[in-house]
Amino acid sequence: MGELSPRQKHILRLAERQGFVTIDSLSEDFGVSAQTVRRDIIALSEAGLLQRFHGGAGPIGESEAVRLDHEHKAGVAVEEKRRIAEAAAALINDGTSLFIDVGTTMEMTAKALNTRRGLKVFTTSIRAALAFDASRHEVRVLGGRVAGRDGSLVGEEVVLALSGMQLDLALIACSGVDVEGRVMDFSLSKITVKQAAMRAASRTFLLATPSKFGRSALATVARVGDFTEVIDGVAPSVASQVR
Amino acid sequence: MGELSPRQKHILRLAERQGFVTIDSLSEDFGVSAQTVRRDIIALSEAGLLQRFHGGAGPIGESEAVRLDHEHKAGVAVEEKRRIAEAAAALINDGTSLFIDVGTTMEMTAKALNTRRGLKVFTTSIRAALAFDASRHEVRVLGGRVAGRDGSLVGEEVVLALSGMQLDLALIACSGVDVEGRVMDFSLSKITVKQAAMRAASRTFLLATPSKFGRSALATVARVGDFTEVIDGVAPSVASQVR
DNA sequence: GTGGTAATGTAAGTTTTCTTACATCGGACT
DNA sequence: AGTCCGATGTAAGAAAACTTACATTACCAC
Repeated sequence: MGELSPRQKHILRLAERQGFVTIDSLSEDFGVSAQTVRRDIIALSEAGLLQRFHGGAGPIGESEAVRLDHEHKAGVAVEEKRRIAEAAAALINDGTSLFIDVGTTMEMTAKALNTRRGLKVFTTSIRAALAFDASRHEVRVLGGRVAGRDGSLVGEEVVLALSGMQLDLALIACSGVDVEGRVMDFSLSKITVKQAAMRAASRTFLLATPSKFGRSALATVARVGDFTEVIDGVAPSVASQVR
Repeated sequence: MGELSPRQKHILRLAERQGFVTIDSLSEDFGVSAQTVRRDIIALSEAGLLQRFHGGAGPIGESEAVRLDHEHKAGVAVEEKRRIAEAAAALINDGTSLFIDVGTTMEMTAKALNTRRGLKVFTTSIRAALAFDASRHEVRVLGGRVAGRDGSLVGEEVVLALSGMQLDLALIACSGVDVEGRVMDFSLSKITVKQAAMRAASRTFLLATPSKFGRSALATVARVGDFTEVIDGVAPSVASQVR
C-alpha cells in the first residue's frame, strides 16, 4: 500500500487544495479514461486518504486521520483476516439483520460489508461501528460499558438489549478453539455478550483464523457444532469441519 | 434573487467549511427531503454561490478551501480546541459523573480527562469513547443509531436512556452561537440528544471556540444563559458573559 | 520470442442521482 | 371561508455514474 503513483499523489493534492475533485475533470486533466481515474480514487479511498462520493472525491476529515493511525498498527495476520472477512461477506445478503462481535477480523468484515447495503447492523464493537458506512446501512451500537482499548462494549445493558432481539445472523469471534471443539475466550464479560448474541440470532457464524484452532482460553463460549458455519478463510466455508 | 433562506445560508457555510457537502447528509441533518435540499443547492448554484456535482455541492472558489487548509495545517483550530479541552478538564473533579457530546473538541477533552480518574462517563460519541482510558474511568456508550462519519449516536434510545439519568455534568458542543445568545446546531437529531443530556445534568458546560460566536445554524439547542459555564478557551471561564 | 504482470481502455448492465410533474400543506390576502 | 402562492413531499422516467468483466497495451523476465 506504500506505493502511490505520481498521478495518485497529484489527485490527492488537488483534492486537498480544492476541497473536492470530480472524475470528469481529472479524467480530462490527466488525459486518461474516467475508469482509470476511478481506479485511482478507489485505491486512495481504500488507503483512507480520500473520501469517495458520486462523481468524485474529497479530502478526508481531520477526525478521520486519527483513525488511520490505529488501523495500520493492527497488522497481525491481516491477509488471513481479510480472507475471512471476504468469505463471510459473501454469505450475507442485502437487508440481513445481524450482530457483529468485537475484534479486528470483525472490523475488516464490517468494511467488506460496505459492498452490501440495507443491512441492519447491531454491534458491541465501537471500531466495527466506525468501519461501517452509515449511509449504506442502519448501524446501531448497543449501549454498554467500554471494556478496553479494543473498543468493546460489555455489561448487563448489552445482554438485556440482545435478549429482546430476533436477528437473522450473529458473527462471532473468539480467542481460541481447543482440540475438543470448544470455542473459548479470555474475557468472561465478552463471553456473556457472545452467548446472548447467539441466542438472539437464528444463524451463527464463527470467524476464526486457522491459528486459533488448537488453542484454549479461559472459558467456553459454545461448541463448534453450535455454529451454523465456521469460517477460517481456508477451507470452503462448510459448517463444522471440526468436531 | 437576493433572498436566501436560512437553510440555504447554512448550506453555503457548511460547504465552505467542509469543502463539500452531500445531499444525503444535508437531508438528514436538516430533516427535510433530498429533493428540498437539491432545490436549495440549485438555487445557490444558479446564484453563483455554489458549485453543484452529482450527489452534493462544493464552494465555488478555491481561495476559501485554501484558507481552511492552511488553518488546519497551521493547527490554529487544534490549538484553540486544546485550550478549551484543558480549561474544561481543569473544572472537573475525580469521580464526577458526566455526559460528553460529539465533536473533535470533545475528543480532545476526553484525552485531557485521562489525567483524572474514577470518572463516570456517558457519551454518544464513539470517537470520544475511544479517546478515554477505560482503565482509569468507567466509560459507557449510550446505544443508538450511528449518524455519520463523526461517529455520533442519535435516536430515540439515546434520549430515552438520558431521560432516566441524573448526572453531575454535561459537556456540550455546538455549531454556532448567534448574536442573540442562542446556541445552535445543524443537525436536528443531535440537538435532541444535547437537550436531553442538559436536562439530565445538574451542571452544564458549553465548549465552543471563539469562531463559533456570532454564527447561527439550523436550530436552537438552548440559550447561552442556560449553561453553568461557557468555555471558549480565551476568557477565564466564568459563567454567562453573554446574556 | 514467449509468458507473465500491471496498467489502461472499452463495453454491458446495474445502481444512484437527477429531472420533471404533480399532490399536499399552510400561511397571506380579499 | 375562499383563493392564491410558496415551500415541500412523492413518484416515474431520464441521465449520470458505478461495477464487473474482458480486451489491449507495454514492459520485464526468462
